[in-house]
Amino acid sequence: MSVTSSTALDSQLTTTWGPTNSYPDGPLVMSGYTSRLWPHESQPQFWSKYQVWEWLQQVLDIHQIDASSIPFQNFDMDGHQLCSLSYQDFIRAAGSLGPILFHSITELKWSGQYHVEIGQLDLKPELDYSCPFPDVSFPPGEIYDPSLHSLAPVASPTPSSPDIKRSFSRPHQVKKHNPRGTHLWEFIRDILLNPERNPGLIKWEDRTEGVFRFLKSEAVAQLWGKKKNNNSMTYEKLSRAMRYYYKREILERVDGRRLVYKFGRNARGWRESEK
DNA sequence: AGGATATTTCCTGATT
DNA sequence: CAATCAGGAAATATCC
Repeated sequence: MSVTSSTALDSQLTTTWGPTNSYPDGPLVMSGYTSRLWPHESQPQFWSKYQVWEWLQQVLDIHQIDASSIPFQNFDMDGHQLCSLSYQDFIRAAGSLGPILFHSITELKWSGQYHVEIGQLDLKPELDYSCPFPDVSFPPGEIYDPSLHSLAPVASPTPSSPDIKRSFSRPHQVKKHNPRGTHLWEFIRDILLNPERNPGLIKWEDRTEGVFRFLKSEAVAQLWGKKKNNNSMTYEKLSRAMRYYYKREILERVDGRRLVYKFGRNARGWRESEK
């Protein structure tokens, strides 16, 4: 397990990751975090609420399940609590997705080292979970506080074993046709919903109304591009995609204010209470 | 294989 | 002036 990548952070901090694909394919995957992980961070029972949240995101992502299809508030707990849930608890908390989550956490509980050598579940090697939203556009010098990393290390826990994938009863209706995972609006929403990982990229203007504003438009575009394995993404292009959402009412128009958008009636999972 | 969906890419023109 | 906003058109990438 070439935990190498030591300098992954450095490169991320600088600006790099965008250019050439930092994600060829193959085992590589696990990034620099691995080496920075504290033993606790690799053991679910010691996870913070945030890490639990992150684990959820990863499992959903790997299974290409829409993030809005699970009641996140049911998992507003730390790792200790999470680990004490029974299979039935998972069913109650996540319905048909319960088995998947249960299996994942069970695996993790049994292997505090899951993050090592997992690089090749037959899943795409595209997991960029380990990226704590490096802020690309930052001009050299003003990188985002490295201390943030200590908050979101976990990252690498690529939900363990390959068999997790399909082993359990395949809940039906679990995923639709996504042009490669998450939709743009969901990607944006998730950044918004995860302040710890949002080093000033996007900010809520009006939380209850669903109004938000891009603070670092190009950085967000770079991140989006990274997720789509497209290093030439720009805000110009990303915004075109955003504008298409108006018609579908996933976004509502907010004119006059530059870089400001608002979630529409067809955007789900962004409200504090909802879902 | 082919259509549908969701962007991505490009572009011209208007605003801020 | 540079950055955005607006959309139309056409090209792509995935999905099913």
